[in-house]
Amino acid sequence: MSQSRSESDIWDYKPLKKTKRKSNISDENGAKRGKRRKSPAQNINKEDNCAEVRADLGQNRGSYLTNESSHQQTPSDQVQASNSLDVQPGRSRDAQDKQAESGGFCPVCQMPFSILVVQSQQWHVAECLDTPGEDSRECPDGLHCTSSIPSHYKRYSHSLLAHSRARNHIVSTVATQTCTVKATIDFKSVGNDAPVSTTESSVDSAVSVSTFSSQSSSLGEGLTQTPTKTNALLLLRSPNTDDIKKKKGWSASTKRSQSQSSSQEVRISTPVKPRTEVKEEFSAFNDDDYISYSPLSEHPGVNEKHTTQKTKKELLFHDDTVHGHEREVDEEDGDKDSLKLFSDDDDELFINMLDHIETNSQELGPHDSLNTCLKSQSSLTPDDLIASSFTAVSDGKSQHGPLSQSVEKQLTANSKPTDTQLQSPQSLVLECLRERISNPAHINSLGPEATSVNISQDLFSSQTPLSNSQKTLSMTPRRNQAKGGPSGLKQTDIGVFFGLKPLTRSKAEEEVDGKEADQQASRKAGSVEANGQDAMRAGRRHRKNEVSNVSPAAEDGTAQPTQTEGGRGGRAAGWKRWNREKATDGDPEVHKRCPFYKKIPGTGFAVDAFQYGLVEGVTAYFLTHFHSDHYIGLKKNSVFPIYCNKITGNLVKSKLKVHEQYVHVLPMNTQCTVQGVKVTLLDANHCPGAAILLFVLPDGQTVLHTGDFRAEPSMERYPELQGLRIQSLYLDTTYCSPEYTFPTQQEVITFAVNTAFEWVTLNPRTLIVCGTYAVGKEKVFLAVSEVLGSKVCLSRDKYNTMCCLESELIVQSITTDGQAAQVHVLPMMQLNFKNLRTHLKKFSRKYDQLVAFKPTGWTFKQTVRVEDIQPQTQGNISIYGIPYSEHSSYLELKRFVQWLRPKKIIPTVNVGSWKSRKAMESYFHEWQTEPRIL
DNA sequence: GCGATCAGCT
DNA sequence: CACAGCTGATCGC
Repeated sequence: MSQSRSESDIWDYKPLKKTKRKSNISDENGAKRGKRRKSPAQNINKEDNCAEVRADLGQNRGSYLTNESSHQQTPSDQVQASNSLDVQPGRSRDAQDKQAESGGFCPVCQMPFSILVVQSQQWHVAECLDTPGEDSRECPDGLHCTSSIPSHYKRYSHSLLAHSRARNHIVSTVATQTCTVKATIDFKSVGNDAPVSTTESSVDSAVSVSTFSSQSSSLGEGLTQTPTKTNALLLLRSPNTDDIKKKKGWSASTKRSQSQSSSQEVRISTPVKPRTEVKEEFSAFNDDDYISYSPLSEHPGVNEKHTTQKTKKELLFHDDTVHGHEREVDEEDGDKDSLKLFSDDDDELFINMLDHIETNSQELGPHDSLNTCLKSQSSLTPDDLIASSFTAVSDGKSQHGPLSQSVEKQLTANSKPTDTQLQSPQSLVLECLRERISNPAHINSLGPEATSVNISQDLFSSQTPLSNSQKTLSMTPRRNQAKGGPSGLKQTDIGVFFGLKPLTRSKAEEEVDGKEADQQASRKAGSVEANGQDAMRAGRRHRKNEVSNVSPAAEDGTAQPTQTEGGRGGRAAGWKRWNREKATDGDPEVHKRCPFYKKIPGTGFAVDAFQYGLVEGVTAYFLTHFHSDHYIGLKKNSVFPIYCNKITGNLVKSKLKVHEQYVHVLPMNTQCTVQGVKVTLLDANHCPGAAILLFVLPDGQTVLHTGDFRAEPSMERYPELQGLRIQSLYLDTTYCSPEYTFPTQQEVITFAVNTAFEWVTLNPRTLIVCGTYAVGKEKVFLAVSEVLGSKVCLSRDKYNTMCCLESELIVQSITTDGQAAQVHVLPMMQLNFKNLRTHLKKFSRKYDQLVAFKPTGWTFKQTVRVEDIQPQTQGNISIYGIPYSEHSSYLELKRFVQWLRPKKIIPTVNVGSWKSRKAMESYFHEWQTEPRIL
């Protein structure tokens, strides 16, 4: 966005082409490996700014920075640096000092906090620390800069301003023996930490809006609120216990929900114990410590001693359609035939690899440093986080114009939020702009400067809406603009999708490479790094949770139907039908076999396994979240005993019409006992209602099933996971390959929000459209709607879905009236130019331009940085593909696993091919054995 | 007509 | 290919 329309169009700044790079702070693993380091010289501009923050961090921050940053500077360095700067001339030092001291500016990029969009202040600062930039040009306005455009502060460095402000601030800080800036930043959200990681105390101050219902009392996770409005985003995670109350964001009422099935016995869990104690407890298993796919072995400790050969063999049998656990071998046809899955060569290589793994297997080291670090941060009090954001606006040039005065007035009026004043500063600005439009007499006086006024006039003229958008968009290099409509957004070329150069390699080349990679993978099974990615690439050809490449013959030796077999369903229908089996002779229903990784050994539990009919031995069917590939098979007449949380239960009952008696709702973050097994549901950070399942078996074995999840560091603080040594981790391995790196959700949301805001500022007749699934991606459109001060228009169906999410705040911000909202939500697949043109026409009375966000969380083969995102544009319609993922990136996965130190990992995604399984195994092994610097 | 399933598509 | 679906055709009841 930043390059599609230069803010110079409005504020007369000159466009700058540069983009920023991620800093070492966020790229923890990269930093550890010494990758993607930048020279101090490259960092000079923003680095100077960052340094000011770091100078003020004090002890709380020190250890963390030492670990994460290679270019930490000491406070004395900073004092020296800032002393060498001139005092800012030509402006009221008093006013600036006041703002600096009150936390009115980002200490890194110097942006006034008053123009923060959605982000909390500490979130913004953390992001700035994350992305210090490389070679940003100094802002042309230098010490006089008062831009209120967020992207301006990304585009230009403001080191002069920073030094000037910092110097003054440091002097006053020293004088008063206080450290305001320190308190202004919650460092837990620095780096890869999600915004959901604030301290408890910060929440108390964050929840300051009186309209919060009791449900919202646990809000505020990381996103410390601006004084204007609470953030609906915070509602999008599952409920938590009082143990981590105010840390996670769902309703208190849900948290306290004690609704259980009659068979449940609910107790409050107290699983926390010192790590050292645990180590002793599990030291007996150290010999068996290995990460394995084995479906055959029970959990280490249960099936404690394997012969080496047996272990190897088990590991070979990890294809689900072939094998279950040991207890399944009887019911299936033995394991002999399953060996046919792999060629002899493959077996040999695999065994060699396992030898390698076993030899190198070792106890993962302690991660005390991280814990220590986290503890040290918990003492931060963010009382100052709710700073006087609004004062900043009035300090700049913007105060000269009537608009800004009006805004300032409103902002001042809003500085003490009331029930009815839930608008962000940005939405107030927009409101003013709209007023100006409806009253053209005011337009001439709009804006801080003459140039702005003129351009604004053009922009706001309904006579020339298209020419304006074209004008502003002409700045954009449209190398990827779609040629022929929707096809221009073909997702197979993700580079193009995100505005990068189209891949030029021919299909033939790809195929050759693929073959080579496959051969290489076969030849060098032990060479993880060399072939892992290629192997994964090949492996991901198989559909999630599917095992379709396994030939039926390999499963039990019966004849495989020919591919040309007739019947509806086409080519693959033949063997697919074969893959089913009749439950009983009289039952016409046929089902696929339930893969081993969907069953929990030692229990009667299956997870997300509804497409296999009633599975023998399974007495409780867990549903981790409400996505169709997980609930597939559930119908209104289903009689599975379903166990899930409240939100998912709501959806199952509301959307699938499953009878209430079969839906057993479990509370979040509360240990329950289901059929003798202790079960705890934890927030999976995936979609609303998504849960991680923690099972503690009667014999003490621990199993963690992540469902679909996006790992984040705050999970390392889940009380329920503290001190537990997980024996088996069922892991969402959707993006378990190093090429999958993508920005944090916050970065992407910030991008979308800033982008939407800028478009609407340029042309208030812009309709914003966001794509969604049935459940998921809510954070994007809620954030956008919040900043625009608009409701979100949804289809009736989607509206009903949202009403299942147990959030009053969400319900209040949605509507089904398209005329009443500037933000519309459409199904993801409807986001193409043809549909959007049609959609825009429906609302042509109010809107003449449409900007769409397509949060597609997948296929990020090449790293996509938010700075590089460019829209696809056709006429007055622009579509942004944004890399918003609800699955873990590779590094997030790695960090989570290295923290959790499971004894065994069972991947649940991309398990369809040997290659992908092998690649994942290699990564697991690498994670386990590499020196850990967590 | 309704629901379920599947190919094709995004 | 992957996500997480949606659409339309086809089939059984």
